[in-house]
Amino acid sequence: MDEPELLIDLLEHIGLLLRTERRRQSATHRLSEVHLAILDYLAHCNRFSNTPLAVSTYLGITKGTISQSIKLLESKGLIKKETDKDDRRVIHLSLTRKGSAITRSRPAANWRKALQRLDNDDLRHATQVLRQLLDQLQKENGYKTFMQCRSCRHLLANEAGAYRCGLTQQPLKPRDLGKICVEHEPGSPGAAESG
Amino acid sequence: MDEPELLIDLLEHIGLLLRTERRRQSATHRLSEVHLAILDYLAHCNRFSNTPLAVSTYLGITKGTISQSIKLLESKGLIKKETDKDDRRVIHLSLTRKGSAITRSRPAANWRKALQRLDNDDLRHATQVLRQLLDQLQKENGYKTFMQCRSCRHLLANEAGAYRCGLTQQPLKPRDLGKICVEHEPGSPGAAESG
DNA sequence: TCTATTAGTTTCGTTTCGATACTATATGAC
DNA sequence: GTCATATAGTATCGAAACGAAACTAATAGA
Repeated sequence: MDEPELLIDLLEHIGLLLRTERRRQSATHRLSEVHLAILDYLAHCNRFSNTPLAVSTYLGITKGTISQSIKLLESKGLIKKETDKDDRRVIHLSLTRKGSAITRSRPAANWRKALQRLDNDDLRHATQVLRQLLDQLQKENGYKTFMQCRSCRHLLANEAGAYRCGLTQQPLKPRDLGKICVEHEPGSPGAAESG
Repeated sequence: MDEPELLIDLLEHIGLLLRTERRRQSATHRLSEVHLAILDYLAHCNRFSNTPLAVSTYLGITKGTISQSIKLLESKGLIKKETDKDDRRVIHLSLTRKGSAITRSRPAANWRKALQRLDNDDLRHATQVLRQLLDQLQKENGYKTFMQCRSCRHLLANEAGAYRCGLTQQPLKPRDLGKICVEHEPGSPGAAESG
């Protein structure tokens, strides 16, 4: 078996384990695995990416289904909706305190422990390679990369060191750079490097 | 955001893309995503691991559900069942020619292409790191590693260069070493290295 | 103003899923 | 041997998740 296929097998398997782990955790909150996935996503995404459409793109399920899940999560008081001020078709989702509490315990402690056992340089390198893989998949397939603003070609910094998004022209705080964005495109022109 | 969490995000996202890609392909065969996942698994696993229980463990869904899926796949002529000769409770599943034809087109061409664009040493290194991650997850969580016999501590070789599994005492052909096994445990004592 | 597009919702029927109870075989104690 | 227990797999049932398609509402562009 060749190396690329081996890597895909590993990615597939680890992906399944992540789902299994999430399923286990979701049971304790009386949620489905997908619902927990939505909460996790909302905890990581920036303010351009917290819409039902972005969620459905990220998770790969249809917007009709997502709409149902969101209704349920809202009824449980885990997320709240807010209409966009500029485009009144758009809805922004955010975690309530209660929803935020659930995501704070993730990723699971045992996964963190397993990662701590690995060499730091190895982790960094593997992360870098997967990032490249995602870039290539974006080029080949048009998949959205959903990565951090930090590595996005739209990220701009002025001479005062303030950041903004070249696409939306919105200002970005330093902490925004670590959030994932539905508009992310690989390559970082004049901006900060990861790390 | 720290490096480990970043890696988990990437693994999560790539796992989702793999599912999305599989879902797209499954539609063309009028199958569900899970059914295609079962076929893929059967194409990769060895003869100790082609049971309904192993499938359900690998995919993380209950055996009752798997039982139904298997019944459906059998009725479509994609897999066939065979009762184990030594333990008549156990059933072995295998792909029919028709089922095998479906898995042969996977992983998808565009994924292969994306991987080819990456540096070979990088791929090898990343593969190695993910393998270690899986080992650690096994230690921490008891997750099954489901890796190739090649890297299993149960693998034995005699002086004639013939392989066998120290757990089942069954002989293993060279091509068996590249198959994934439900009994896999990390660490390779006296046996061949990967590559 | 008219048309096309986009974000999100609703509805409906299908499929999938987990839980539970079940059968059949195997194992181990005695 | 016999009986209890464990294990592999199946059957059944109700809940839910899902995709498809039709729909509403807001926007964009001609």
